[in-house]
Amino acid sequence: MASSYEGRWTRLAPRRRTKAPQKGSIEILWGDRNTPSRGPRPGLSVEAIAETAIEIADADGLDALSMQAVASRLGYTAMSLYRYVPGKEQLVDVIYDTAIGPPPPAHTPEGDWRAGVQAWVWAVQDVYAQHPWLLRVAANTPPLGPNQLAWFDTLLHHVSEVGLEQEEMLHLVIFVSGAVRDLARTSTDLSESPRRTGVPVERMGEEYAVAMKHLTDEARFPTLSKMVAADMFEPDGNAYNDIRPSLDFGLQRLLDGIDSYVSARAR
Amino acid sequence: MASSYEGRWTRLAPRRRTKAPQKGSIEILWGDRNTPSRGPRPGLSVEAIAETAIEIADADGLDALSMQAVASRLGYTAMSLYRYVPGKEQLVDVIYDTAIGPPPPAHTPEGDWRAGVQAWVWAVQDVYAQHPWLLRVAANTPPLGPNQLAWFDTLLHHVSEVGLEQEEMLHLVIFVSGAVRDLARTSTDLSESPRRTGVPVERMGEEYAVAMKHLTDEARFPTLSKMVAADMFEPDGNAYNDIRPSLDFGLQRLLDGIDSYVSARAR
DNA sequence: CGAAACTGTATATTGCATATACTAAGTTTA
DNA sequence: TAAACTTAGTATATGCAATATACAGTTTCG
Repeated sequence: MASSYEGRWTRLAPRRRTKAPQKGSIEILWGDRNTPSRGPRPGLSVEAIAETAIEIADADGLDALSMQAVASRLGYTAMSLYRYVPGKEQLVDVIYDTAIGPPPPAHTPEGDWRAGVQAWVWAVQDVYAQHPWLLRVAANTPPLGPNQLAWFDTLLHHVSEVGLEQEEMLHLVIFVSGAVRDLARTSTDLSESPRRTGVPVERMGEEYAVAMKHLTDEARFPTLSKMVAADMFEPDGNAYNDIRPSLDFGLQRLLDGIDSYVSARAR
Repeated sequence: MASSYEGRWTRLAPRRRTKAPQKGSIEILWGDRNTPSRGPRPGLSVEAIAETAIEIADADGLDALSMQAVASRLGYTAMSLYRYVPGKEQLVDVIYDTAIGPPPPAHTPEGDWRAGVQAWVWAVQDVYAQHPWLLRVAANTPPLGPNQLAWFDTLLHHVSEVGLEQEEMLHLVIFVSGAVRDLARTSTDLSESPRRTGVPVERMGEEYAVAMKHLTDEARFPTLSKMVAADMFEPDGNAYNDIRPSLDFGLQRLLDGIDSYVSARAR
């Protein structure tokens, strides 16, 4: 994995120089832990730190995750964490892979790749719903963490039954995982917006509907204004309120398309 | 629109209370500007501020965008900006809509919705490539800014020629725009990672390939390890290096699927 | 002219990541 | 067994960020 997170307040202009050649998140995640025998007994561990960090991020978002917060919840000073983790960035990398956890076992009937892909998609969707902050972490590398690789492998497994070239398999995997990810992101962005804007959830839908009615001039936005007129943006039934139907629709069409692509080539 | 940005360093834990009922970004973007006649001539303007902010974000990323940076580049103090914009969050909202600009005119042959959708997709992709920081801004509402609505309307226009129900049109639009967005995000995350990790771009590909070879145990990641063995993650040809082929492949299959969906229903 | 409305500034507060120097607790070895 | 070495955790300080608040100067209206 290796990623860096994003937060509402981008503080800290890249003080970043070239980065010390320290142990990175990958090494930590893959257990390259050198356990020294000398000094005092460690009171903390990467695991404990990561667990606490995840609790904080789950509860209050990535914005609330600070070295301070983690340390004090553990009864230590902020600086003590640096004995276990080179910096906040690497900590976020670590909790990313930790929080996604292992993928669910692929126990769809062998050969039913379609069901497999769908199961995978909804499983990731679930993980994102559980840890919305995952969606704000920026990747520094393609998948590399152990759990990330496991998810990657699982989706590839399903896709490998389709009958695509290897390159096409990768394209499909990248496309599908990107689509879920962004739809989940849209969803959590909106549901977290009250925390940022102060507009209560209950009023958001109504406010959006009203704004759309006001703003969608017929001449300027011809197609959109027709949809507004058809009440497509009313609080109930607004597709943005629940992206799952959109994800389902898009995914079904995509898999249909894959199907016909493969069978067309078979001929 | 109405969004809040995300940055590498999520500083500033939500000091946020319930948020003053101040003029928000929407009002600013739609020109609800009350121009008073009394006091001194304003030396600044939302436009000038936004322009400068975009320059900074384009050049050095969202992390480098601070009220300080914007103000001092304009020759003012940070606090002066607050006469024009209620806060940084709203400023980011404003530059979001400003930077995406208007969509390109939809001059594809009438009836060729497929070409229209594709043109739209590649046009957004271009915008994201020009302003990568757009991808780190979290939406507070579904599209509401003038330019956002224009892009929305344009894609809906193309999609409206397909022959879908209105609800399905929305699903498709949400799915497609999400997919482009995430693929673009993946791409810029990776290309910006040197700034964060210090690993030079030239070495990233090689390092990833090497790490994958080391880590993809055959028993643990059976499918993945086959792809590694087939050199799918070598620096040249790694699908993550250039997501455009993946975007193209996914989009083509999706549109194929839409095609057959519509013609199946026609019968 | 003087009050009101406004622009920009100065200053202070609070939160953050993290560098550096230090204290204390273990381990190894002479 | 004691000195040397390593390590864990702490204290302190730095620098940057957003932004609240009080104020000084500017312009216009009555």
